[in-house]
Amino acid sequence: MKDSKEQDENKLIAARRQKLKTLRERGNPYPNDFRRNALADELHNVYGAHENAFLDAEKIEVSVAGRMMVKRVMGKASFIKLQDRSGQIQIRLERDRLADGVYADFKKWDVGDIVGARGVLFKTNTGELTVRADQIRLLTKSLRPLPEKFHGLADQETRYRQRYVDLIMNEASRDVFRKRSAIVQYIRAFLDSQNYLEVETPMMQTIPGGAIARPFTTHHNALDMQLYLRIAPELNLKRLIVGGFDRVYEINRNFRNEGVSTQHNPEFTMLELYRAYATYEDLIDMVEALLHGMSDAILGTTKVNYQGEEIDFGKQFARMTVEEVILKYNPDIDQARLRDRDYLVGVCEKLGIPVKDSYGPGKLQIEIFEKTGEENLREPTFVTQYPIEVSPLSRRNDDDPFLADRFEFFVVGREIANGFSELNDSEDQAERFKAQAADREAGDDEAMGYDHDYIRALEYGMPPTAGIGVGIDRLVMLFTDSASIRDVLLFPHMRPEVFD
RNA sequence: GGGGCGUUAGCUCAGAGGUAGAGCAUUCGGCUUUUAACCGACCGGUCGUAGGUUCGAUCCCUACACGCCCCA
Repeated sequence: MKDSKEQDENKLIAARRQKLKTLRERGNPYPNDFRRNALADELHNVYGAHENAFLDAEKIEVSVAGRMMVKRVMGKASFIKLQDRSGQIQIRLERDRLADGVYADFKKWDVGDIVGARGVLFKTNTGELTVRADQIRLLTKSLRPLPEKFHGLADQETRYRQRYVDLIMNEASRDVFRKRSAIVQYIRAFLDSQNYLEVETPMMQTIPGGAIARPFTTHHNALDMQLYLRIAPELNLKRLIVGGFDRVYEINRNFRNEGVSTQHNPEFTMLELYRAYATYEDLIDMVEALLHGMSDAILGTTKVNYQGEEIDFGKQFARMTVEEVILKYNPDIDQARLRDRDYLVGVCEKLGIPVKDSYGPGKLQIEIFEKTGEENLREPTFVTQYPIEVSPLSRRNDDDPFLADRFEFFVVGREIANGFSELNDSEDQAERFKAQAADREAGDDEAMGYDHDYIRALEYGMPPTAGIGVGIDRLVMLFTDSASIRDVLLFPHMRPEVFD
């Protein structure tokens, strides 16, 4: 049984399939011996400013190839436009310049087909640089019609599910992913120039650690064991610090078994970086320098427009403590009782924040901070002095044992980075793992498990170290003015499509 | 998990309780400098799925699916 959709589709595709069949009868319809020697943008850049007097004299012969995006037939001559990775270039076809029968064949080609052309550059009456074709070949037959040329592909769902069509049709989308690549390249160059070693650590772990999150589970058949997809590479990277690679980073995927939203995808990309003989304050300076240079290099300005807000990555970023943020956005809170659990429980109840018995004052502070402060941190802001209670891997502050030597970095109300001086006291770390393990026993499936090997590693001695994680997807969102994380992921997570 | 909005031709979108429209694309004809080419003709749909109300539903109601947005 064919449903109507399939029949309709067949009407459009069947004609193209028939054309393909004809091509098959004449030989291999998928030749791979055409070679181009120019890209569209190169031609525009090098010859775009020249007039026909020059072009006619020079007889610049080029071979170009790409997807036919425009086809305008005017009797015995036509214009088409080929799109390659760099842009589009127009081709003029004249029946009498081409070998016998080629022009008649061309008339049957479809928008969307992959075409190679060879000819000499000239400019049309309206000044558009164009290749006058002496040879032209169909290189790949396209069986599916492209979206309409003017409006392009607008349907969000199709753009995400069939990213290839989105990329064919939408320059803005191509630009997002070029920028994403440029951002990652910039970060690598920045870190490589500071002698960081790029490493890759396991995605599959036996004990998920390094973050507070629910993991995905999987199973290794041959070893018959449960494995977790990593929620963070943190513990492995610090093992490398113990090993003597005292500046390391990894840019790779993490997996967290959480909901999907405009800010969250189950798998996302993090930069994690560790640097021995440094504190979190050194990393604050590094983040500032990185973003300053990156905005300038990627966008040509340090002033970034994000969804109508202007963010300045050029000036010194604001710095506030967690308690300062809480007090600023909750002016009626009693500063003297900010670490008083009973008082904070009362505040939470007033704010409608559900409180669990296990929450200490540090956790309650963070709940209040997240509920009332976070979204107000629009300008780039480093928030420091996080409670030790919510920082199980951070070094305790020397002067104030309530606090960890930790910061998070916020822009437009979103957490972009999280960094701290690392806890390298193996006995303290063992105690904190025990506390996490107890929470886990008590049913908190986000709490970390006790990682004996990690303790063993610390017992060999990890130099004083600072580390940071930076959410690459969120950074790319900022730099590409993207409202949803799906817009910066080539293949965002979607519910499975139904094919019937 | 809760709420709101959406789903109509390949694509972009109108539409209304009485068997559905436009533009582009497709198909055919014309046209040797087009620019969303143009001119002419034709073709194109179980209006997301399943129920219900109704003489009659694509439109109203319910559930479900998928998507988008907001909230937890």
